[in-house]
Amino acid sequence: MPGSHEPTENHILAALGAEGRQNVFPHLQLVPLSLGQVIYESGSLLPHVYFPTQGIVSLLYVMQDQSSAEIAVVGNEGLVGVSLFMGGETTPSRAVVQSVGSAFRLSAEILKKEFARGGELQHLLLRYTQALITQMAQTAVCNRHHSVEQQLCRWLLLSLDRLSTNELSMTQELIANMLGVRREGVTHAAGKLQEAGLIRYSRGHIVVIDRPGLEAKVCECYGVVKKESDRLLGSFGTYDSVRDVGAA
Amino acid sequence: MPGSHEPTENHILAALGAEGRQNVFPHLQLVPLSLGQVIYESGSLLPHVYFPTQGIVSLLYVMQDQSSAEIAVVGNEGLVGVSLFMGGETTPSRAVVQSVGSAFRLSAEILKKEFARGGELQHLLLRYTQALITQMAQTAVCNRHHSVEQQLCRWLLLSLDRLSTNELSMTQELIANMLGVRREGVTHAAGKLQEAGLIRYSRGHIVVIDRPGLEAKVCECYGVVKKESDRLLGSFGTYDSVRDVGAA
DNA sequence: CACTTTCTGTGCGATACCGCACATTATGGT
DNA sequence: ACCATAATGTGCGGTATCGCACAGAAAGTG
Repeated sequence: MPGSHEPTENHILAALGAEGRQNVFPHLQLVPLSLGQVIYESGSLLPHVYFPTQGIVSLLYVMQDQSSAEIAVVGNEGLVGVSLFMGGETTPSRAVVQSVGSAFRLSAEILKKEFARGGELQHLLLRYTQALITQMAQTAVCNRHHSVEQQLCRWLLLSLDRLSTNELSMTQELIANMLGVRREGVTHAAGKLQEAGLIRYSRGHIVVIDRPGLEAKVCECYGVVKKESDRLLGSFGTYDSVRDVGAA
Repeated sequence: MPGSHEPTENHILAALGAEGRQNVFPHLQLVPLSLGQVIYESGSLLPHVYFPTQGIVSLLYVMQDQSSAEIAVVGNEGLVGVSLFMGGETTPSRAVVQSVGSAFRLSAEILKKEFARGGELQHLLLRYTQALITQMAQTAVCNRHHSVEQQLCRWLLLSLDRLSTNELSMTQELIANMLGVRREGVTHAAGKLQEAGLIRYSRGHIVVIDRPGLEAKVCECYGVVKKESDRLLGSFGTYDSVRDVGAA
């Protein structure tokens, strides 16, 4: 898998039919996603959208006092830059690479042209955007009601779903920034998860050794997002893994 | 104004040009929005979308244990039911009338047909959806970082922006449900605002007597949402008030 | 008017998280 | 092997919010 870098590693691109591929693929440009890279800044115009094939991008809002909160994460199931086709051109959030990888980027111009044609791609992009909306809404709920430990579980699972390993490179400090809590809070929560035998970590390295255990501990927020994503995007159909695409 | 009930009281409908109006207005149906009315339930199929002309609709997520959190509010600047044209048909949230009023509803069928034409309405709906996304994202941030008092200020201002009066009918219990906090927490925060001379309230009735005072106390979240909404929707152009539509 | 219901105020103790200060431990560079 | 740096562990007081249990006060009902 490493080194291949086919556009079809991205689920949206993979779901395109022959015509869509013909119109879009020739304009795709493979770019690396390096750790900490800022794909777009709050309020900045985006010249491209990014379809990740590997890695994770965080959408986060940074406050005036520099504290921050993650709004959503994007992996190879989606794309970065929905505001381009939604018509606003910019958003008040920042997109940062949270886990290294790569993406195919597409110029705003081509994207908008193809979107305006109203075909398959438009459909796919809008459905993905709805999944993103669900993730944001659930983040709001989770921030309100659940403990740091539960939120850490949710965050780990969301990340895991977007990686091909059960291992992530991430310091507790950075996780704290994402969750919008103190670093010590993450240390505490991670300690409990490790004690419970669900994860193992050391210095910026986390290995999930009991995923079902995490799923048992996580709040309902994870399940809602996951289920809704599968419902909205699962029917893309070009997955190599089988999924439970239950209607309703 | 009461009794008129023109479709153009809704900003999206008002922004439609001659052609759009010709296609849409004949299919609009005026319906009342009564207090507590559930417009759609989590996961339910929507036969219509609703363009409010007056009143406020809350989008909220209700958890398994029946506690809840508001995701966003919709007034005559928008519409209820974006998942219809986004392609998902349903969402995991509930839409409840929070302040009485009325709306024009449009059948899903007509909406989707008109949306698919890719014209003006599509543009308007997508831009509005982006504004909604911003509101949700900022709700997540606010839930994470700000005090109940600040959140109450935000909530009051968001509501006020969607009403023609400075007065709202709402018990503290209900506000607590929206904010996802204890009723006592709202009592406490409202007490402080009253003490500061910003509002006056009694038994399900709140009067804002010092809006600038509220704006001075609210967190940045309100401003971000307001500014972004104005930017995205302000150019609809049929407002009767002048707005600062600053680019970038 | 009496009476019920609804809404608001208040006072606990418990808990989760914060902010800070600092100790400890791994890692990487030279 | 050494050292600087980065990452994690821990303790402590402060604060916000929670959950609960009532008390009072206003509105609605008969």
